[in-house]
Amino acid sequence: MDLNPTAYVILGMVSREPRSGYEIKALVDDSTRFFWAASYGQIYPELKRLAEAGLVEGADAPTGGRKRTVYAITTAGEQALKDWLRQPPSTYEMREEGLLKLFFAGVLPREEAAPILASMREHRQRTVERLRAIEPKAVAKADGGDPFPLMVLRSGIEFNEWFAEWCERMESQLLAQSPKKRSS
Amino acid sequence: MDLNPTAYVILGMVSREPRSGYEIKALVDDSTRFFWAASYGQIYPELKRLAEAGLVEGADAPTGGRKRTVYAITTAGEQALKDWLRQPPSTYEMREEGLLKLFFAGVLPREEAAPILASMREHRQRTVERLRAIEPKAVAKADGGDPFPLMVLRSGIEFNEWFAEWCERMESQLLAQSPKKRSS
DNA sequence: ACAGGCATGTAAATAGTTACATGATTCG
DNA sequence: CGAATCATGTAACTATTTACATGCCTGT
Repeated sequence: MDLNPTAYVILGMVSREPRSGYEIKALVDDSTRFFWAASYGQIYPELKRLAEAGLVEGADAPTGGRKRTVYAITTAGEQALKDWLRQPPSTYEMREEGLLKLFFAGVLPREEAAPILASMREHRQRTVERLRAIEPKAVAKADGGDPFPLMVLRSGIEFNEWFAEWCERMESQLLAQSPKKRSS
Repeated sequence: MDLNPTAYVILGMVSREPRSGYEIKALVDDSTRFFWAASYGQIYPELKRLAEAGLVEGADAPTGGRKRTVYAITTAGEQALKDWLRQPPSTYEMREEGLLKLFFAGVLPREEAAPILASMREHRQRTVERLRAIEPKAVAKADGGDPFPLMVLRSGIEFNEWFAEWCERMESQLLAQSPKKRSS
């Protein structure tokens, strides 16, 4: 029973209470998205596979007259989720186009390197703001007993703050070395 | 002319001097790998496509009797690389299985959450060591004129140090809340 | 002679995104 | 009534990894 990592996101998301594919997507989008995304194209087929494997169970749960299926985790599913949680994590990936551009910035004239860092910094600052906007909801949920989503959210905030600060530091370093306009 | 991001890694890697696919892979593996990886399965086909598009040019450069093709960037390729460097970066991805596990750690008994953080911390500490081992080479190259690869390498070191420290902090926080063994 | 590194490539599988199609319901 | 949101799904595409195949060269 080899599950892909996205399957575990789904198992985790239905582990507290039954959810529809649509709800799972929405949950992912305002929580794990920052370190583990999932699209409809993955969620719906995966829910079917998990149901076939007996790890989740679907049940009709229409909202008014609107058709809707919610999936609940089964005992086997819970076991699979726990087994996975007990394994040391093995996927650590980062794709940062900004760092890639910075890596090659030597091919540009000197004064064009700082703007790369500026874009990166702005992006990180915007991310911090978005995460902070989510924080109150996470605090409320943490008071309800589960502190981990909030802990993870705060790691995101701290990370993005650290990164923004790093960009700023490198920016000033570059600007100190070569002033905006070299007098000719 | 729409290039995928991996194409730019290749363009960047051949922008200083002509390189073979094998060399590009080796370079990526000890530099950009940490934020932008590439496998042979991408590099060789992509080199062909770039050659067809006129952005690089292949030339036979056997080592002794061993067949070998090195690719040099063309004027058009250099232009494409610079144009790309001038666009604000748009890909920012992270896949951290550890954070995902931590996010769902509430389904485990309390005492099983800290080990997740411990694995994460150890991984980050190992990464710091690997990056530090590369640092002297990068310093030497930076003295040769291009400071950016070193700057990027150091961002990796700092990031991993920050992350390891964060894990440590959260670990003690958890252990303070619930001592290893609750006396019964 | 053999191991390890140099060198090039492909096939198959896996992952993941994007865009599209469809249709109901709710709210202003 | 129209827009937004709820809801489910698929097809096509893009990206990426892994494993395999092949073979030469160098150093021990």
